[in-house]
Amino acid sequence: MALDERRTEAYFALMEAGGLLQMLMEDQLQRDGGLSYLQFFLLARLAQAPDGRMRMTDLADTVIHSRSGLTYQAAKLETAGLLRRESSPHDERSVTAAITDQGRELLNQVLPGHVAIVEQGMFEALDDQQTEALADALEAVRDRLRVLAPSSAQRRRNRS
Amino acid sequence: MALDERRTEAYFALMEAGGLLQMLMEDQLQRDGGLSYLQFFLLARLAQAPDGRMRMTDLADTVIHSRSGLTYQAAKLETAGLLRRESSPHDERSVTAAITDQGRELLNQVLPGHVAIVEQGMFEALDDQQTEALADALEAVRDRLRVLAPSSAQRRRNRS
DNA sequence: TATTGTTATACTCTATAACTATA
DNA sequence: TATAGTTATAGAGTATAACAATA
Repeated sequence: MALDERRTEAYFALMEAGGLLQMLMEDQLQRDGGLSYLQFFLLARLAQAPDGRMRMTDLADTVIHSRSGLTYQAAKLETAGLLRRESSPHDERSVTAAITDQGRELLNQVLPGHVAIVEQGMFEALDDQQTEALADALEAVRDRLRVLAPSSAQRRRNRS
Repeated sequence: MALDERRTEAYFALMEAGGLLQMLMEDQLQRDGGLSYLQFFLLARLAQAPDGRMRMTDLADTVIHSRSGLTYQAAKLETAGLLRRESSPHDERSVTAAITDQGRELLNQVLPGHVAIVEQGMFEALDDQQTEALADALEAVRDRLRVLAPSSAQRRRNRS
């Protein structure tokens, strides 16, 4: 088979697998914690950040959303008590989002079901060697895409 | 590193890569043809089906959307002249969606830019061996997920 | 002047349930 | 009774542009 064809297949397999996984997760997260996938991802991203906090703009970049979209979601999560927004001491323009204890609790509550789907859906079909190869390749692709994707600030500038 | 950790990394890399790729594609498709990613995917799926036609329900399953959502998108694509809906001769309940010549034209117009992003974003970072390994693993994962994901008919039944 | 975050607004999309028609 | 597709409706989420405040 031509390599071109193999690449096309890999591309469509990536997109379909990502979409299917997200659909399954959307159900699971709603059931186990009343979260959308985006909200889960935001909390998970904060939880793994140093001290559980990140600047709003940096958070917007990792999630690939407009700033206004992030403001909307952050407001919902703040109302639910899952994160707090604090003004930064160094730069008074910026706002820092911090995950709360309650946010971490909900994350822990939701995580076992999440991991179960990952195990059943992704890795039951792969042996250890394939898992390593998949992880290596996907990380390389992700890193490459991060470079290509414009930041939220760039996207804003491009409009004017 | 523990395998568990490696799996978690692979999972998040998959989701982030898929999201980034979709964002880049959304821009490209809008620019080159005024299509959303979903609309592109629907047309592409039809184009590769035998005779360029599929039953609505089957189409809904491949794109993982509710039937009403597909009706909405199909109506838009039909208005734009990119697909046609015809009643099936065998089963008069079902409707067959068929891509039009104009739809195929638009697909061809949009495809070069699409392929360019796939090449630059995904495969520039991988050698041939990695590409094969990635395709193998992703296809195995996708096939496994297809089994786990409920069909549109199942989802409808689950509600009642 | 540029950047950060918010807000107002308008729009797209999605899902649910109810409905029609056919099997 | 079950399935296929549509429709009405209502809600969630998104992006754009305009805004205020700080750098």
